[in-house]
Amino acid sequence: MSSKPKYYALIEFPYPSGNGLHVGHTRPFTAMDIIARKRRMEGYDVLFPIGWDAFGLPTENYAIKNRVHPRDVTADNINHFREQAKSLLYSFDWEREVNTTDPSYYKWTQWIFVQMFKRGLAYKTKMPVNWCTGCKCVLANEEVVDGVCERCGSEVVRKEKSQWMLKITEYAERLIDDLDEVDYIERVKTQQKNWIGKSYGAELGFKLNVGGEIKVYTTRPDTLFGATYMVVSPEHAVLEGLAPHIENLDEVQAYQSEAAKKSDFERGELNKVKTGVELKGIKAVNPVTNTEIPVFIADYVLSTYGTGAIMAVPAHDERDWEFARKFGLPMTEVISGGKISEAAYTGDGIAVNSGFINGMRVTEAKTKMIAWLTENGIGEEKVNYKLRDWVFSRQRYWGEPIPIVYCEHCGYVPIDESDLPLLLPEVESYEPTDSGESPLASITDWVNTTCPKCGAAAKRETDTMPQWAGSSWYYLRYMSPDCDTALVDPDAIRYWNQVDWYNGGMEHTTLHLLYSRFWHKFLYDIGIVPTKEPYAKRTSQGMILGEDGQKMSKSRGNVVNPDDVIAEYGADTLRLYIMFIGDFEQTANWNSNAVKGCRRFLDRVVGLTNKPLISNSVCERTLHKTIKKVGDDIEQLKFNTAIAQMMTLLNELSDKGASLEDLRILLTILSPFAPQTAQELWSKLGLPGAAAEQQWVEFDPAKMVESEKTIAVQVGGKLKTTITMPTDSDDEEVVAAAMRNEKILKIADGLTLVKSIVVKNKLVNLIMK
RNA sequence: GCCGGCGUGGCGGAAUAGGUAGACGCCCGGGACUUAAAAUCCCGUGCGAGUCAAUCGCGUACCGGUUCAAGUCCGGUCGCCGGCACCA
Repeated sequence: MSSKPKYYALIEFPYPSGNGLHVGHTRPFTAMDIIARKRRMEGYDVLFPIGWDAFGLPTENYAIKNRVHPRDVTADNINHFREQAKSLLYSFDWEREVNTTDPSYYKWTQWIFVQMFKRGLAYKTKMPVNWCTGCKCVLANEEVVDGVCERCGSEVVRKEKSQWMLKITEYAERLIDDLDEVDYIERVKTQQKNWIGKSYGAELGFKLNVGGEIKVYTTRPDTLFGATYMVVSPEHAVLEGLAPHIENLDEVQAYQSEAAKKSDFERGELNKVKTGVELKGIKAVNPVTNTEIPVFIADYVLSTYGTGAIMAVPAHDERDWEFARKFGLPMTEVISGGKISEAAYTGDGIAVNSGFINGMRVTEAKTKMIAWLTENGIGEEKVNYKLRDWVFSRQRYWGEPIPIVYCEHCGYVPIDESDLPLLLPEVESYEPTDSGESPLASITDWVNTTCPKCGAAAKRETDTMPQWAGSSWYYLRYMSPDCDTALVDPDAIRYWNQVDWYNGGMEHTTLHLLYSRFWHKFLYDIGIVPTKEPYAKRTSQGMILGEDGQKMSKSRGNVVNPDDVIAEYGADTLRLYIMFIGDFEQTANWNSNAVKGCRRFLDRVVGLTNKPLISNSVCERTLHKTIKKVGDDIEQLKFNTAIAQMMTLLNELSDKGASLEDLRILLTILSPFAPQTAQELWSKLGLPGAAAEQQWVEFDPAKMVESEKTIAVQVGGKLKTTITMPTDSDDEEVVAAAMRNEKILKIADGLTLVKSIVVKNKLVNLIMK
């Protein structure tokens, strides 16, 4: 370990697809490469690694189609990616490469899973899951976008399956709270908070006329007096027990089976039209009004949120209002301020028709009601989250085998840690099955094993882990990629501590980023890592679209291949252009014409070194301004303006002449952006050492001082002319000089100066009457 | 519907804390070099008037406000992008 201060800069390791690196990758990669290079020049020991997130479906599908082993496809793709990354001159720590499909790597992915299992954070349960009809595989909630698979776009349907789950919900609170400790861009923080979806309210029970009760969760306990009916979700467990009392059981069961066929998305689709069936013969008692209210089943109530049942307050909830209207149910206004005959009123107001909370505002009424429910043993305060546990099993081949066996006597038993890694077995066919079983299930001599606990015959888990498993902890592996006694060497983690700066795509905010924060917190809890959070800082780049403003895709024919750009213009030009293309955080369209401008800039820098040098710099002011601006802008990801400033400097040097020192400095600050050109010219000029190994240059504020300033002269706030004044002239002098100006004299003719405002070294505004 | 972000020339985009709008680049027009073209270099380039000079209007989505001064702040409207969405 070095005695220098450390700096850990991280990019999201790529998935080595068959298409190779695309220009989309070059934006975040180049940005972090510039930062890593600058940090090295600033004297840091920099960790800037790359690896391969190599498990996953596209590779497997390609392997199936072409009858090759995914392992071989992966190796080929990685070789291609590596060559491309090298041709882009990225200064990665190539000796630290990691590969999630390497058994020495996934050994530790499995090890983490075993630790989670041992602590009750991994469990298997039968539940309705998202089944992708294209991938023939279960998806996590986070992977379903608009009702289709985020990866392949196929329809996602609901299927009852027994799945391994990770209790990310147990970390929901900390995943929100600890965002306060990290420097993430705001939109990432809000998106994560929204996804976790914390809400405050109460859970309370409604007694039933047939005995027993139904629990509900509400964020509006203040409206309890207005609860005129109840709704339970069609899948609710309570329905089974109630069945004998339900008079219209046929109708209810028909509704249940109809609802079961719909996916969550389809249910949402029919947003406007509420459906449902009353449970005839069942009545619930509103605990504050003591009146009997009807109970319905309806699919607008989700089984997976809260208790799967609600108290309906039609006067103050839009969905309940619609439902009540359709079914002719009574509404009671309990919060004043709206017109409940026209719409549900969800705003603030004063409690009315509400007994002991009458006259209170919403906030106070909530508190009072929760206190009352608690005193009377009816309910209690409750926090709820939208976040659900992470569906962790996948029914595919190309993933980490889940290291669990099932024993008739002992249940689920993890594989002994000394037996890890549990290797992915060779298999005849990787083809996914419609039955929903992993291809591993067909290898009977692999499936049949013995229980690690009791030695009896047992069966292996045949599902594999999702792609998000290996990527949830890879940043730790880089610290000691060859360590075989721990997932990360204790000395290495003590030195590297955590990632200082992590840049990646917004599309990973609720997937990879959330998952890896969860795993990291778990590793913190079991004493593996010293920090609560994996990444101290997180930034995000905008997307690169095609020339036509559309997302790049083969079918649109608007894909830009970085290899072609490098062949035509060189790697430095590509690096420069992708940074100059626009605001780093905004979406940008590729423009092949504009690439030329960056090449021209580099050519002109070369041209400058061919001209005779002058002995003393005549551009020191711009030079130092540039040093400052480039340094500051890199830190703020404003690469476009940093490059613009270097162009300005070049223009001035071309005009007025450059000294060797001017060129030395220009090449030094240019070298993180365009390392090849910078180094070539560095050598050509006979400068000592390597450009990339220079100290980052400091600007000298004294050299930035101007002796004269151009002062804008306004009359009544409108610019009329400019005057030149010595720097830091007194306000009176500036006004006097402005009034002496020929043009101003003309305007001032017949008027008197009533007021003047001077902004030092910048502007004077004369108010005349 | 809710939560973020954004709206500036022909185009990509600049404008630290309100203070000379349009930096830098692209495209385009003119010129030099060349037999010619490409490349390169020089000049011009927000829009509209103007004896094409001086100069004068108008301009940062739209309407209004605060201010000596608004792209920037405030209120409202419209439009675009991203995320979430029957989450009780």
